[in-house]
Amino acid sequence: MTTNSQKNERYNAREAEPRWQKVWDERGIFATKNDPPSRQGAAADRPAPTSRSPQGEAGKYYVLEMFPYPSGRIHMGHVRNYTMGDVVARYKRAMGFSVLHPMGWDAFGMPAENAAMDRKVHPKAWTYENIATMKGQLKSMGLSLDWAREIATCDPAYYKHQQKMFLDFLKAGLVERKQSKVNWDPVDQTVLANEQVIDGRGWRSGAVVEQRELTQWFFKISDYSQDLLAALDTLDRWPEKVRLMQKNWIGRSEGLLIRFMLDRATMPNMENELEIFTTRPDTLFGAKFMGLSPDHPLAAAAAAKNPKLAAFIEECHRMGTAQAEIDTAEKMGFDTGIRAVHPFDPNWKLPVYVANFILMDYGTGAIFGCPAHDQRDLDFVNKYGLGNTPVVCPPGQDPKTFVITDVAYDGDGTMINSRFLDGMTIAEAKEEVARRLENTFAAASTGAATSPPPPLRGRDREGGIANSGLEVTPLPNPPPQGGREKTMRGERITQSNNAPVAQRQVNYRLRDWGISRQRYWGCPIPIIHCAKCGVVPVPEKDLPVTLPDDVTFDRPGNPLDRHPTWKHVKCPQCGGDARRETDTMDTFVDSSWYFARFTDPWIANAPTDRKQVDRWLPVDQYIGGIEHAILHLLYSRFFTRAMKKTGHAGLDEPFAGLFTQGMVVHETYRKKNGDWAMPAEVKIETSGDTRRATLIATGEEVEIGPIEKMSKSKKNTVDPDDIMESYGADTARWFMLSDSPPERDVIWSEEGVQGASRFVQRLWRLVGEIADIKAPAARPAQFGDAALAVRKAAHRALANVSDDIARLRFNRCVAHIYECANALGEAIGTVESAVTPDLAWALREAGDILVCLFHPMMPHLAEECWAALGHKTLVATEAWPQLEPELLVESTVTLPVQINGKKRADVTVARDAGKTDIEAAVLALDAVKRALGGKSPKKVIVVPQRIVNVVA
RNA sequence: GCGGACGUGGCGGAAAGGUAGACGCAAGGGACUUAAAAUCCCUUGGGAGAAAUCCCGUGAGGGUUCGAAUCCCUCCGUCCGCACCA
Repeated sequence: MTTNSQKNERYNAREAEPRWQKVWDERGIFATKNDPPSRQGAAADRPAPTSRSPQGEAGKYYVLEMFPYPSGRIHMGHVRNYTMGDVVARYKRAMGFSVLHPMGWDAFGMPAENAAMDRKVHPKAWTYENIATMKGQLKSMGLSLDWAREIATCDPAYYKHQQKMFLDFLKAGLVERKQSKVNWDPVDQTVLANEQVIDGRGWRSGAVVEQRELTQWFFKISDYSQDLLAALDTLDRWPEKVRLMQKNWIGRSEGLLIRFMLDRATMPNMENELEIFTTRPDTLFGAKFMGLSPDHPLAAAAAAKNPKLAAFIEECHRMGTAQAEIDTAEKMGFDTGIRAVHPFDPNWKLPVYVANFILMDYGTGAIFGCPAHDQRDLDFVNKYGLGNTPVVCPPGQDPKTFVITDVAYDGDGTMINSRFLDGMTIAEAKEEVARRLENTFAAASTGAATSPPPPLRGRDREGGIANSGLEVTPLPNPPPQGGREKTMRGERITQSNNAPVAQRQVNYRLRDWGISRQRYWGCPIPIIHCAKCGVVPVPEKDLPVTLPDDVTFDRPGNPLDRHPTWKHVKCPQCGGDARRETDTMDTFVDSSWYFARFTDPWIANAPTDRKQVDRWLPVDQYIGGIEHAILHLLYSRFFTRAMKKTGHAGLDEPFAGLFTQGMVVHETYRKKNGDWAMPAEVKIETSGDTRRATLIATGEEVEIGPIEKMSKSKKNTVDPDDIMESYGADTARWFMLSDSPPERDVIWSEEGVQGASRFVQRLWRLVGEIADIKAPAARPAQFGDAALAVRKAAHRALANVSDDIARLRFNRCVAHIYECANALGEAIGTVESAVTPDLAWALREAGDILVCLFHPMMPHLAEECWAALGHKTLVATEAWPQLEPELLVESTVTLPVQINGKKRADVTVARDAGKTDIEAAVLALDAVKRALGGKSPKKVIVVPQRIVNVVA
């Protein structure tokens, strides 16, 4: 391909790209073997071992992009995501790392079933067709992926192991079956995720969603709440934003669990106490009422004797779960007639209300209301006339005159109106209340608290229920209705069954992960239900439990459930008639461990080969969208811990480095009739500052709308295939990395693509010109100024690009490559006819460096250029160029000179000039003399290598 | 409501507290061409000036500093996450 006429030929990406893809493929250079690194596949066609950093020598590097859902075709978001990963993979390979860069398919999920319903295709057929299409598209992008490790999560060879781990987790106590409230779509007869409920209706059916109690399988992620939270601090290569989002999601709060005795005369049944959780025990003397969730057992007990209360609770249940309704819902309550006794004052009785704003599944489902310092409580008392007493006085306010009317005060301050707490800070008061109450033991239901307490530590844990010996009826444990069990989600700091009035408790917002889905296209849960033996795990020898192929989608509901034979099996324990679990797993389970499977996707008898998992994990660089900041990434962190506990992995954190890339956005175009037009249908004309868009077909003018995320609904999508067809993959890849910082959104524009395409051609011409230069084989002993300038430009670019790739600042890499190309172009432009040998050598060296630098971004063009420069190797297996740091060091340095902080001149001094020399040189400058007007400066600040500032 | 991020030319964006606007796009002018495309050269934050040069400029207003796009305070705006979480 080395020709002298290259400068007249355009680079033909359409011809070159498949050709190089074939070469890479045939030589298998991106296949990563699980052998010792010195036997890496790529070693074969590498030049002699003189190579500067043979592959694999630097250790392992696992780069992974979030694998795609096979929805049909790749979109520009994929192009951006996978280009970034590929740049890292190719760079690390060149740096001598043994790189693992695999790809697979997140292949289970609802769209396949929807397609089955809409178009009568089998989900499996639909999925595998999509995989074939998308794989072809990814291959045409020239990604350096190890396709030998390809996995699809819908393959029984994959989900078999997932079922095995489910059973292992079950044995390890990490799986639980329990009742839970779910969003139920009565038309589609399935559970909907919260995101699938839009304005209280199913997103697909439009039916009003019901709340149903279903028995479901849960992964006990909440066992790891504290660990998942604490370990966030160790993830120093994660975006701060993602860590914060996870922290908020886990939602740790420290507080006090307080038992309020109930006034016996008002108790509906035999209950004698009400347990509440609070983070503000300091405000206990501001209490005005107690609040119960409508789902609270005590509310139910009271409702049994009060039809009006029962009706109120019923109304609360009818209230939608839709966000909009919750936002606007008025605080409503109903007095149960029950009275609770203040823990510090037996004569102080508080009314117990059922209130619509109290959640059953946080804390204990009950609160005490302190209206002065909580807006919700204030709204509530203002409606029911319960009044408020401020107990925290803001700094600078007079406690005598400080009142609360409509706005609760939740800031800092000094305790007031609070008896023994008065004068304390909030923190002191919290501590004092906790200290007193955890050393107080509950008395009779009439209210008196007794003391003194026995010593806290070392007490008998079998001590029984609270206030034994007094006239109380112990609360059954566990309680009859689901509520109380949920209070146990928190971790009690003080363990005691001897029941002090209060215990310190840490609560988490994080709920256990419900994984049951009433769907066909998912991983079957390997469980058998037997009337005699109960819940029986499928024996390991019977795995995988595979999905039946003969299913129908003509009716709503779960096809597995109505399959004539699939669910009917014999109980593995007693041999009697039994039935399979027909729920399948949430597809987030599939994606919670695929990164571990990639380390050895071939092993048939276990999910992972510990040797390989230990060698490759953690993923060194994970790249994907911010939309997975919480669920996928949190589930994977949990799953990795669970795999460690069950012996399938050896670490806690799967992703050492995480990068979240921005979206691809595009202008929108709207026709006169309100319909959207696709970018491909529109022609843009620019004259001066105005742009107008017309339909190519009809000439109709269309309105140019705001720039938005590419979406089918707004039709502002650009098909990657079209771009690769007309410009080539390299142009698309280059544009994706240009301009916008990778974590921000990138605006796809026709002009931008054309700019990228022009640069592809420019590089091709530039390399052609360099290839035409005859250079000496041996490195010259001396370099003239022109040659030195070229070498400096190339090595500066090398240093900058290396640094910026390592930090994933691809837009800056692009800029540095432009600079380098500009510098080389200029240098060549000045020589044309007579090139001295040193300059010729320098230009050839710079050409080689330049090609290596853009290879990770534009690999096909780089191969073509590499060959044109006369190399017989592949640039894809070439080592990263060796930097000569002395070329970055100038013998003189030009410092900007400021006068009173404003730049007024430059001064050029020797690089190692001392401060006094620099000062003298600066004061000799005309501009400085002029500014000083003969006076001497007040001060001269010299920052070595940086700047000089003269204070006049 | 709570938490967070961001705000720089016509546009995307560069700037370890140290020359604001790198690099690209767009625009304008010119060269080549019969012409177009492609390519190459020049100009391009605002203002004053023939020029040297000077003044103003990083959402607004204060502050710290020899020096602030960058740090601190107040405000405005945009975006994101969570949300009757007690």
